[in-house]
Amino acid sequence: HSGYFSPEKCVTDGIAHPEAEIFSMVLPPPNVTGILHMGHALMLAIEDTLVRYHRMQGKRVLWIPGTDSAAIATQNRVEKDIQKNERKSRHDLGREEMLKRIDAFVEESKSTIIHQTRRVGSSLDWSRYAYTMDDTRYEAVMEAFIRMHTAGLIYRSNRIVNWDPKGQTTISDDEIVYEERTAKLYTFTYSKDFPIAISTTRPETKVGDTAVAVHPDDTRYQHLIGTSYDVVFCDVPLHITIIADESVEMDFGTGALGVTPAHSQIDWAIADRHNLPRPQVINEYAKMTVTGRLSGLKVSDARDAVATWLEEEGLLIKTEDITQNVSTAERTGAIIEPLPKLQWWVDVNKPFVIPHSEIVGIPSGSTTTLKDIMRLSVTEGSITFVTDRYERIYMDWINKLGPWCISRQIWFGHRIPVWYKGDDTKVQITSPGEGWVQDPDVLDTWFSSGLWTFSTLGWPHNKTDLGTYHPTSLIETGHDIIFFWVARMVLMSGFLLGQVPFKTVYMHGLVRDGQGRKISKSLGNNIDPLLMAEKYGMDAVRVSLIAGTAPGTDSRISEDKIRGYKHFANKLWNMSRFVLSSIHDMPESNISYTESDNIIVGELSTLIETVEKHFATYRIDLALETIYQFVWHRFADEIIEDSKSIIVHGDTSAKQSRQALLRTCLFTSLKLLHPYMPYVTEAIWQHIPNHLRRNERALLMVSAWPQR
RNA sequence: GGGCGGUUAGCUCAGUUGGUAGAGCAGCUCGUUUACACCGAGAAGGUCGGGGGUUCAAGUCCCUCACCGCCCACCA
Repeated sequence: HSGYFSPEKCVTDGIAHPEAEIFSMVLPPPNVTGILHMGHALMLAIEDTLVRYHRMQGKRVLWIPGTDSAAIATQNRVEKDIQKNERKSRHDLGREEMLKRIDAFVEESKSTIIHQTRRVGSSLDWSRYAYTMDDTRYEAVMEAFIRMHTAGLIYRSNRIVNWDPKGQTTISDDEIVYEERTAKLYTFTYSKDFPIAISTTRPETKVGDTAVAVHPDDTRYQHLIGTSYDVVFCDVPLHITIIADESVEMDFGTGALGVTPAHSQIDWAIADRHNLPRPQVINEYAKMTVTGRLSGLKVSDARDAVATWLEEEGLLIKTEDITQNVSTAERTGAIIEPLPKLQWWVDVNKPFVIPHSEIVGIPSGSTTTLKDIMRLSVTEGSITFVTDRYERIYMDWINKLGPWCISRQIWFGHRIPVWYKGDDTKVQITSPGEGWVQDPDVLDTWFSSGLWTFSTLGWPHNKTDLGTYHPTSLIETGHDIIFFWVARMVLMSGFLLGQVPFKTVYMHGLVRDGQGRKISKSLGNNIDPLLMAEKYGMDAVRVSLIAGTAPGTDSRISEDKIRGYKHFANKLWNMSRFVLSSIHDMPESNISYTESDNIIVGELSTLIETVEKHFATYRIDLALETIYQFVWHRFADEIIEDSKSIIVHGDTSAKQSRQALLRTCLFTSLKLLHPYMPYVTEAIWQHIPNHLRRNERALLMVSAWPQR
């Protein structure tokens, strides 16, 4: 192992100049518990190609590897295993034991993904390997939380969560299964003299209503907007105000919406806009908490009870059957109950003074907001997107951005460093003492991921690497995590360092199967990159992923395509063998080219220039196509073919010129292809006898990029 | 419902500021005592999704329609 994946080693050995330009990048950390799929392979192929290109350019290149704890996914996985094998829930095990089990699982499975990542040929600096939950990253996360809290940007407030009454837990959107069911839509009024009828599939929640919302343009209800009514609904006294809100559909039902702030996400949002009270009427066990006839009933029983009551009172106007999507919990099958719960938030709109900033448009010492950091980093040009389209998507999202909920009701993750004792609250890492209880929640996994570009460089303690390699040159990642990850990195880096996390954003698309379908377990259309590598070689896999794949667009992979590029690797091997045998007796001294050979040297020059131009715009697919075209159809089909007679029948000067040309063409081809096909090109390079290799370096990987 | 992509050769995709349509793969014909059959030579194949507009000139710019796909919000 050469150690040249480390930029310091390259400097020590004279491969990179100590003052050489930096090219730095972090690997989007794959899930510790995952196995390598084509999406990873694409990411690694693109990134490794870029990294190798820049390394050969003589830059100081750093590419940092790591793995991600993927909190929810990992905890889920382990919980499912335990449920299956031991028939126990996490509550049966308890927090401490559960975390031990998860850590053990992570420890066992992480070597798989690490090993597989290396296998792709990734020239990552493994001496800097990081895990989102290791000690250094833990310190970074705690530091970040405390600093943001101190700056007043983190606060605690209620939010409607997806509550699973059976599992007694909050669940993420990913764990929701939508089931289509028929439901009854009831249309009724709250009382005899209430002026507007409303429709709902959940009449039991109406005891929590505080308003009726109509569309501001709805002529039927214009005159009622702003009025309010006191009614007694199913023994519960309600105060209902008629409000106007744009979100109401005039055409649905009666065009009027009964607003239940505490038990519906949209209604919560309406309550936000209109400052409505938000009484909770359903508890964690999905039972009614009101007094009167509904007291203590399960929601399903309460629904029937309300329907009966409406009928008895003569308030029910009609019932109809509709189909609707019911949210159920993936694991327990229970119907999700939306409930308000205290959560931690990051306020993206609150002004604060940024002490130090290198971001264009945000001077040090100025007052700014996190949203402005995210916005100006891009609009003022500190960050460039390779594909314009993603810049627009990013900006649209930023402009509509609300507070970021950072607490998660799971156990695996960075636990929130907040302690409670009675009404007292303290924000610190360790327990303040006897009787203090830590917040049970953990942080959103993207909170720690947001720190990734600098937590991997040793922040907040070791600042040496930080000064050298941050901001990183490039982030290359899937377009599906532009909001989750890319935007959060900009936020975190901007707030904590006053820097952008990266200068350029390259987003790749989804890898689909040969028919353009998403790769999924249920379709069984997975193409295993490592299996393909065994059959056709890793270079063929890498090239088939990059060829014909423009940045940001989805691509297709098929075994046929991979096989095709195996042919190319084979062709390259054969060409090299032939060229080396044709030039074994060439003179050591420099010779002068014949006129016709000199023209070909010029072609090479143009080729190199074209490749560099494409790399500069991240069109590595086009660069590859150009090289492929030259190597196969110009170099092999024409130049080598013509050489056969020149070397046998030509005069000495023609022969020697041609031999020198073949050597140059071969070396250039190998160098240009090395970033894409590191295995074959390096293997061929090792077959070149020393007298032919002359003053070139022993490893192609660190050889100098060809001169134009 | 809101937004964004895509539609170019049989298949997968390029096509930079408008200037005579490109590549790979597949297919077809021919060739090869050979660096490589995981090969070579050659030919064929497209009214650039439909319609309209701007222009001397449109795959490219504008409008419109159709179909496919993705993202966000989801229907009380």
